[in-house]
Amino acid sequence: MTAARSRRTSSRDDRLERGIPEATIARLPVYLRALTALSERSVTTASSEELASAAGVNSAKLRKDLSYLGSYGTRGVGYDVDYLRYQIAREIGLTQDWPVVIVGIGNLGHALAGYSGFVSRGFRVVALLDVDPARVGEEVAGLPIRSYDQLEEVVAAHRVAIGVIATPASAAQDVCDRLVAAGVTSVLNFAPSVLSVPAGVDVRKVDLSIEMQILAYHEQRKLLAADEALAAQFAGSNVESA
Amino acid sequence: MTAARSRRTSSRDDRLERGIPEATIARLPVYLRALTALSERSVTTASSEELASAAGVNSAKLRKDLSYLGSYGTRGVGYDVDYLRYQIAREIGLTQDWPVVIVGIGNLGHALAGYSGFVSRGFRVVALLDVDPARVGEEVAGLPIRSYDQLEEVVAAHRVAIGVIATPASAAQDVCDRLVAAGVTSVLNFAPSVLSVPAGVDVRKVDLSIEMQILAYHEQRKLLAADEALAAQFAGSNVESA
DNA sequence: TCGATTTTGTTCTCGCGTTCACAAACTCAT
DNA sequence: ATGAGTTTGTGAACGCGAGAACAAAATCGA
Repeated sequence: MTAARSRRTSSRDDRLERGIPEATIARLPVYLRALTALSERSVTTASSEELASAAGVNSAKLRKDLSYLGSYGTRGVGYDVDYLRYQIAREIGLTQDWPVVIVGIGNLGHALAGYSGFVSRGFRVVALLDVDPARVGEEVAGLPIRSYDQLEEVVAAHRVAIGVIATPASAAQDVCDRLVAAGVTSVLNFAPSVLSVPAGVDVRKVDLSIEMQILAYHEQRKLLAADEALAAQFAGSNVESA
Repeated sequence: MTAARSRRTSSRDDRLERGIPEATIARLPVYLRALTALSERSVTTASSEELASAAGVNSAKLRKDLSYLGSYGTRGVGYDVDYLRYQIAREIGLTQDWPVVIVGIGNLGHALAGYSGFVSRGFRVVALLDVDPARVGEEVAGLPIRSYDQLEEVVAAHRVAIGVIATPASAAQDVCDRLVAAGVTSVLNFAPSVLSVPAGVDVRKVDLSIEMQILAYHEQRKLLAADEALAAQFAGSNVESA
């Protein structure tokens, strides 16, 4: 049996064991979204070219990414939209239900609690926690805000593996420590701070202002380039500047 | 003069002309934040090691990143916190004021409008726009919600270069087109859709649910690994499984 | 059945980014 | 002034990911 498997050049099992490149993982959700959109438009089959353009990447990259999951396409035809969609969802783990807690129900926490993109992808917000006693009891997106003290209780009761931190930076590390101690092994951090966690715990950071700053940099370069073009124009009609 | 410059191995000018690697640009805001934190704790000097740990990267990478900006450290000593902070801010373009419009004032737009991380970094929200007539006039974070129809007017009046899209996916491309037509050259897109823009316009995307999905993938792998470990235990006390 | 056509899956090459390792440059104590 | 100790800035090696290009596999018409 092992011999029969090893005779083939590269089985799906081989790839899964080796693990899928991070860069590919990061794009799978994008493909998933594109496939969902196609499915909603009753498209049953799509070529790598069509899919790639819907996802905003080039087709070679898309094919390579999909090849890490296995051989789900048909040469000469393309990919079955619903089938591929299911396979990607399964690969990412979206075919199961992920209970999630959100800590820090300020403006951002509020927005996250009501974000439809979570629910529609197998994420289930099981609790909203906040330190502010004045807010406890208030209902947000159909869920009551509960006390920060109940963190351990909630995590244990729902077997929460993923925690979302939407507190100010000053509280983030404390919240993170408590989440991890309670059993959370993945943290999505919206607070602008660097979290330190023990090995085996994943942290991903989303920083709203960093992206903006990156845009500012490029914007500044555009202004600079425009200035230089203008300066060159003047220099041309003059002696070379000292 | 040109000869004198070319004699030196690599001047700051050379690097700026070549441009700074994207990966480095993306980290500069993180360094900036770390420096600000240090400055607030009245730390005047920091080594690459200290800075790196505060920023959550390794020190070699940090030194190389900073070297793209110029030679702002002192060997044997480290970096002057405030000086370096200013240099990075200037490099990114945060020493100037960037007017910004936010389109789509739902939960997320609301959170963005009130996000302190923008204001404190030279971004100034000059207008909030929404299509819903019922919401127009409502005040959010000290600014009135204005009609979507006023988009062109607002962009022109404030010379807005950066637009933020926080609408549902279905509206995003339309909003983007209008922003670009009105003169915006950088777009920060929070809607889960792929935007197409003419050359010269920068788009960055922030997708709240993608990060969550990446966590789910890793979380699933952890479960899988645990299962396998368990299975191996059983297999050991038994005949090798078929 | 066979050839033409389409489209996938994969190999190969190239470039970018990360990391190591060290020389250069600075401080400080003596 | 000099040597010991630090810490930066950078050259070089390495590994990963992107993209081009092609072989393999499927469909379809004759």
